[in-house]
This record gives sequence, C-alpha cells and structure tokens, in this order.
Amino acid sequence: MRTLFALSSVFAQWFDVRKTGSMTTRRERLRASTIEEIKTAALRQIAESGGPSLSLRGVAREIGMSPAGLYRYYDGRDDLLTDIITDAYNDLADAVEEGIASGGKTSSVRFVAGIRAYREWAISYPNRFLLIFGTPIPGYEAPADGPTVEANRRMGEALFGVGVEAWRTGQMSVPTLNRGVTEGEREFGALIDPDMPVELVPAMLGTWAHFHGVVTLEVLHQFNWMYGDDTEVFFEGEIGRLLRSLGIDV
Amino acid sequence: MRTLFALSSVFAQWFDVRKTGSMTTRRERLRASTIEEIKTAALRQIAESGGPSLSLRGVAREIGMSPAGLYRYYDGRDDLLTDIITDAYNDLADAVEEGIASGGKTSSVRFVAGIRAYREWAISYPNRFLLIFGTPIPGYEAPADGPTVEANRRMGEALFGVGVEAWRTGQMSVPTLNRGVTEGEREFGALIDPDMPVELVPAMLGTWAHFHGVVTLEVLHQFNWMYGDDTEVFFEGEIGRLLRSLGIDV
DNA sequence: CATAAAGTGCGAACATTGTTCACTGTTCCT
DNA sequence: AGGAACAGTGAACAATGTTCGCACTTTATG
Repeated sequence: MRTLFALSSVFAQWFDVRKTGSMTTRRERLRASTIEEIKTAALRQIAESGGPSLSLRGVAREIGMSPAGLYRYYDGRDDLLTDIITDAYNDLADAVEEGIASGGKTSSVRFVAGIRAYREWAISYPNRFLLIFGTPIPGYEAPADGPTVEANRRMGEALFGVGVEAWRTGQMSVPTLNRGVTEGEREFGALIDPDMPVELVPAMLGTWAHFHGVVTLEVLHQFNWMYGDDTEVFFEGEIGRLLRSLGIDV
Repeated sequence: MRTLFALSSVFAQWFDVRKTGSMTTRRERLRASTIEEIKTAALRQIAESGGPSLSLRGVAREIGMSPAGLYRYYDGRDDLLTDIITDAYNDLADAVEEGIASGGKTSSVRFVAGIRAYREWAISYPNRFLLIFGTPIPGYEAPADGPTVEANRRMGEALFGVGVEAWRTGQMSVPTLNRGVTEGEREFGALIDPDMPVELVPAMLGTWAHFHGVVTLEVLHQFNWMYGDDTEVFFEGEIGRLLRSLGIDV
C-alpha cells in the first residue's frame, strides 16, 4: 500500500518531467518521492495524535528507514515540522482563496464563502490548524520573511480584498470606530486602497478575530457541552451576527 | 531564595493551622509545602519556556530532589500538568469574577470589566493561557466532571450573569437571530432565567468567542505586524464593536 | 513504650526520544 | 574511468519519563 503510493508518486513525477522538463536525474526523482513519503507519514501521525507527538523515529519506522537516514532529508525534527507547518499555512490560504473565488456573485456572499472555507479547513484538519494557531512548538520560530508570513499575507489579502469590494459596491456601510486610527492602520489602508475609509481596517481584522475565535473554540470542542457535535448551527448564527455588525444586509 | 520561600510557606501554613485547625501533623505540613515548591518550580519553567517543555527531571533538579522522589507527590508528568492546568482554569475564573465584581456601577460596565480581566490574565500568563486554550497536551484528557469543567462553568456563569443583568436593566436590547433556536440553547436559557429571551444565549456565547479570538491572536502575536507591541488599542476598539453589536450603548 | 504501618527519598535501571559520526555502497558528472 | 556528491546504516550519546528495591523517618497502634 505504502509502496504502491510511493511508486505511483514516482510515476506521477516522471510524467511530470516529460511535460515540464524540470525534473531530470533519477536521483532527484527518488529524492522527491522520498520526501513525499516522509511528509505523508508525518502528516498521518499528526492527524492521528497531534503535532506535539510527532516522532522522527516513528516516521522512520513507518517508512522503513533508519532514524539517521532521515537526516539526509531534514535537519531534524524541527526542520520537518517547519516544512509541515509551511504546507499547512499554504493549504489554509489556498482553501480560503478558492472559497472566495468560487463563492458566488455578490462580494458579501463571497466574503462569507471565504469564512466558511476557513472553518471547513480547520474542522477537516484540526491538528494542522492547531499547528498554525495553537501553542507554538518549542524550538520552532517562524522566520520573519519566511513562507508562513507570505501565506498569511495571501489569506489576509484575499479576505480583506473581498471586504473592500463589499464596501465599494455599497453592500457594506462604513463602520464607526470609537477611538483614533493608529498609524499602522492608516498605512495599511492606504496601501490597499487610498480611497477606502480607514475604519474598514480594524473592522476587518476584528471580524477575522471573531470567526477565528469561533473556529478555534469549535476545534477545541469548547461548544460541545451546549451543541453536542453539531456546532455548525452556532457558527452559522455567528456569521449572521458578524455580517450585521459590519452593516451587511442578510 | 528558594529555601526562604519554602520556609515562609511552611510558616504560613503553620499559622493557618492555628486558625483553621485543618492541618494537623507535621508530615502533612511538610508535604503541603513540598507540593507548593514543586508547583512553583513547574510554573516558573512553564512561564519561561511554555507548557510542552515542562520536564519532570527539570523540576526535580530545581528543587534539589531526585526524579523518582517526585512520584511520591504526583503520578507522573501528566498528573503534575493536570494540577497546573486546573490551577490555571481556576485562576482565570477568579480573575474574571473579580473583575466583574469590582468593575463598576452599571452592569454593562462590569461586563466590560470582566472581558478586560480575561484579556489581562491571558496577557500576563500567556503560557498558562495556552495551557487552557492552546493545543491540547498529548496524553492529557480533562475529566468530564473534573474541576476544570467547574471553573469553566463559574466563568461562564459570571459573564453570562452580568449579560443577563444588562438586558434586565434595559441596557442591552434583545439580539436578533437569523435561525431557529436549538434545544440546548433553550434548555440552558431556561436554566439561567426563564424570563430571559433565548436569543441572549448564542449572543453571549458568540461574544465570548469574539473577544477570545482577539485575545488568542494577541497572545500568539498575530497582530504585531500591524500594531507592534501596543495591541491593546485594537482590543479596546473591538470592545466597542462588540458592545455595539450587542446593542449596548457606549 | 515498643512495634507495626505508612510515608519519604534515593540510586540504579530500562525504554524511548533526538542527534551525531564513521562507515559503506550507489549514482552522477566530467 | 574515476573522483565527487549522495543515500543509507548501525553504533553510540545525552536526555527524557518511569519503575523497582532499598533505607530511613514519622505516625499510629497494641
């Protein structure tokens, strides 16, 4: 089974070569497929028992390799985790972007589609979600210019973009802000769109915090005492409250 | 320094005995002070480097005891962590209750005081906060009837109570809900106050999720790219948005 | 008061983890 | 062809959680 997967992976990449011409040598193909196998095993373990209990030796056992051999592919457990975390970030960002893109006609509907995609992904991959937004792994520090930041930016831009669009098309009223605007908010707002009311910036950020809170508590089963396994009904209600507080009619 | 603390702890408990008469034998007093010392060391390590890297041998080293000796006080690392987590739950609940109690005259003001206390505690003890609301520790499972659930109930009751109070005194309008009410919501609402509009239940729960999301992302430094170290200004703005969405005038 | 019982602590040991190192064979490039 | 880069292994080391048998001290009991 595992061997089959590895083989099919090799073949897929081989065919890929014929098309793209990027992969060349036999070694590189094998190496890529081994990395794939390592990551697949690691992901399986993480999905099963959470990120903190990912074990290098466990992965080695699972793919039938000596523990030391893994060090030809990753500099250690932290390095492997970094790769997995990066993938998770990108996956989530992809899901949100995709949700927005194929969400519907009006921008407010697509906005909601993006939020739902966020939740859907988190519920589907709770342990990977916690890899991103749970307790930071000891010894792991996201590089400031790394790909996780890039994925974060993508996701923010997607959600923010459709929010601004909702305002521009008149589906969203300008939120009121009971305090002064900060420098950072003004700069960021000007960067996105100079004509946009700056109050949109904290409102959108706060909206993210709002549904992120709901999703986080859902993933941690903090609503089950009231809703049992069907926490989605609560989530949908929150979307309503959230839209209303943004002045979007529903 | 550590010895001094341990001694003062012993004396405090000895005087306590004279007052309450609960502690009796010398052994019990020493045992209590040793447990205190263990927990203090564990808390120090957690505050420094996070819950996941808490090491039994580390606290043994710190208090000058053999690793095996700790097993006279705790059944292992998980048991120690369970105790620490329970304390964290109770501490947070205490902070929120206290914040509400000494918050101000009107119930809406005290409601905000409770929320601020929640944040204040989380910012002050980020690693303990993540012990509660971060990635679950592998191997640890909160008992369904355990003290963590009790602390959770206390905190919920405090926040919910002051929310209902705000509604009863006319400071908070009845929220609209764009879906049916669930059975759990109806039961819980009736339990708290039969006269209360059931829509308050999801609204309060969602409000918790909202500011919990803000606080979580603050603790994880997810707002620093925009606000630097001063994320409080954003939090305060969110309180405004949150109150407005509840129909509480500010 | 003597003696049993219960509690406290230690050192040695074991399994498991991440990681390093010297070594062997294989593949690649010139 | 032959040297260089790569892939993989087994042995070893430090650190972790945990168990076990042994000594010692405090408490409870006849």
